[in-house]
Amino acid sequence: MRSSTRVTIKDIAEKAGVSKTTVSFAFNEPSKLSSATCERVLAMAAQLGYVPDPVARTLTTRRTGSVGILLCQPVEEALRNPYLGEILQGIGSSCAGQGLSLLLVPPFHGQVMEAARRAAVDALVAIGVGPDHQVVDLMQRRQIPLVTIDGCPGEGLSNVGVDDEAAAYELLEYVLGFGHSRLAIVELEPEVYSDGSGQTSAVARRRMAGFSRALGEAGLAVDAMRTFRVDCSLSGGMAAADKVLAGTGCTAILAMADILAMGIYVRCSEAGIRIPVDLSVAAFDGIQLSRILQPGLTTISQPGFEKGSEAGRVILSLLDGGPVRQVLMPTTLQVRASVGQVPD
Amino acid sequence: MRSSTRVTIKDIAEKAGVSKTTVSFAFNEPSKLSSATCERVLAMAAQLGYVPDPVARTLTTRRTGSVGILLCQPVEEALRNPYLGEILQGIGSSCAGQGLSLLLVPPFHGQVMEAARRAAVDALVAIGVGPDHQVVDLMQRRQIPLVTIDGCPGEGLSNVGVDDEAAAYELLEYVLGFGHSRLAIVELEPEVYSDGSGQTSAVARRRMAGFSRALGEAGLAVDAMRTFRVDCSLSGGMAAADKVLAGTGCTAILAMADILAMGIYVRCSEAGIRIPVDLSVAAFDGIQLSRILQPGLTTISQPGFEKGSEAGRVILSLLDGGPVRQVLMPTTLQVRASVGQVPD
DNA sequence: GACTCCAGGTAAATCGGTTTACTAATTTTG
DNA sequence: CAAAATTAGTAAACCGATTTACCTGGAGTC
Repeated sequence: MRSSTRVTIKDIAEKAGVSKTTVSFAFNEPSKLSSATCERVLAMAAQLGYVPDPVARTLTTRRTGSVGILLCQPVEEALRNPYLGEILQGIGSSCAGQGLSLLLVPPFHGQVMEAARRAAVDALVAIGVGPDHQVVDLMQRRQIPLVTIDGCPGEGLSNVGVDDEAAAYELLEYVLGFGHSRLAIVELEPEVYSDGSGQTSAVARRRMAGFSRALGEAGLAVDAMRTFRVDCSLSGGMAAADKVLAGTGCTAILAMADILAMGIYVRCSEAGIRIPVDLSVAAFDGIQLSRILQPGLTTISQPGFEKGSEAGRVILSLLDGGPVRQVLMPTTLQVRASVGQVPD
Repeated sequence: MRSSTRVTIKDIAEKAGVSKTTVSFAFNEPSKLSSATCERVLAMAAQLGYVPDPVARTLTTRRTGSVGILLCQPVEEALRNPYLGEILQGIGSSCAGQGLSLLLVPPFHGQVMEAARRAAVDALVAIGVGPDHQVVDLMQRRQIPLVTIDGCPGEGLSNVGVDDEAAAYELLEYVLGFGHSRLAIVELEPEVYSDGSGQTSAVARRRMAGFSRALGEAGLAVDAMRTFRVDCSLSGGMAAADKVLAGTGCTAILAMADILAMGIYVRCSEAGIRIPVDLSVAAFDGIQLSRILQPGLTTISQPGFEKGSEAGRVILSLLDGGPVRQVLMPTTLQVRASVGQVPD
């Protein structure tokens, strides 16, 4: 019965005996039409089961109704870190009022830049990219507002971040206060995607700088820290614990993300290692779920949700012609029970 | 220096002294052009900083390069349940190979249907909607493949789900085996969005049916169960615990999601209530993160990731002209330590 | 030398809407 | 009552690509 081909505005116009313009007006500017005509058109549209094509509409209005989140890893890997979830929630909460959807943009066949080129979005949020990243120039050419989260405060680029160096310093200073002198740092595998930016993330570098400063002030050499790289997930944390516990002699672990710490807890529990008696654990993020850990996890609490919602607000402002904005959000050292004295 | 207006294929054609067709060919069908022309065009495009407009391309190719995930709640609320994250990871893992992005589509100003109308996607995944939901008809009209997850196995609609009734029966039967006769069921607040489907979810109804059957076979009346409704999040679980612990006399809690159980654990720990000695807890989902709970959570393990990846595969097949498919995935009762004997 | 092929390229149609500029009929205004 | 303004509607341009159908000149064939 129903035509196998899509119902377009043209079909309605013909069947209702009016022009395409009139049909368009019936939906978008009913005031320009007599109510009789308007109703007739609308009735015909309903009868034919018409649904406006969002893509065609976008072409002229220049609004896709979605905000992109550029990921440097496949969705599968990126979402293993609940911290990303919190950021997404924040972005979503700001964008909801404007009817915007969130487009998760993973690398296109391994290419982050290609993904950024093809993304049909009104604005883009990129996590952890600096002002010299190619995507910055690309989005400028595409004339699409870009906001980075945890990028670098650079020229003419909006960013929402925290003082990573200071936070790392604060955390390590606290840990060193317990007498630890052999530390394990659990870092994230740098996402190596073929866009030339497969370097250690800017965040990690800033944190390492903070660590070094704290070490120096405590009179310790840099080799008091050993670095272990794993992917950012529960099982990554477990793998890290295995490595550290394999006779490294480290008495404290500092993990770059709470989810890693959670993995470490799991392994320690299985191995009968008591936190913080046998091993001290500290981390970064302060995600909601870290509340379920026993003993409580000492962590640098970053406002993930708020970072996201602030980035969302910056985006809305940018879309509205507002100026570039750099936002620095506070972190706090959440002291709980996972860090203790060096075991004998 | 650079023109303030977008660089289009037309600009390149003019500056390179060729037709638009040639420019298009240079990018998409280089074999149809002499290599000299092709290089000249490409060079001009690079010089002008040309980026093809994804929307315009989509209009003719009829491919957006994204798969929609229809949410019945704001992103902020939906992502509070890590189970959704696992499903997304699964969908993402299947779609990654095809270069597809994931569009999270929350209700548009409270309207789920309006959001579904406006979504520019190649295919849609809807979680928890039945074959009679309006979105099914809509997507048919839009000629966009639809797959439901945890919907109902219905006529001509692809679905990936599990046997919720049997799973619920199995779980409650196990719990009743410990002698419990006063049960608290922690349910999800039905998402009331103005599209007429603000009912208790189909999943919840099927599980309740399974519960009733188990109760009946154990010779208990239906009023042995008390139902509490909260939103699906850690704090929702905490709120549920507060309600249940406020003198209801319930000795076991069955939560509709692991994340709720996690909230319950937090509250119990704070209140000094021992699981499973003072209170038994069981749940549904079997998310990765439930591994960190102490004591281990007894739960109906559903393959969240696999559900997602299977849904993704069905979508790819559908996009390829494949047939409607209904997939039933297995669940297993994960017996761990959170359910015990009724306290005296 | 007439005929077919083919490589290389183009003009115009198309995708499905929105928007601009214009017309004709009616109403208001001075 | 003529001029101006408003109402209701339309044709055509436009958004920025892809795609179809066609053209042209030269090589290959018989």
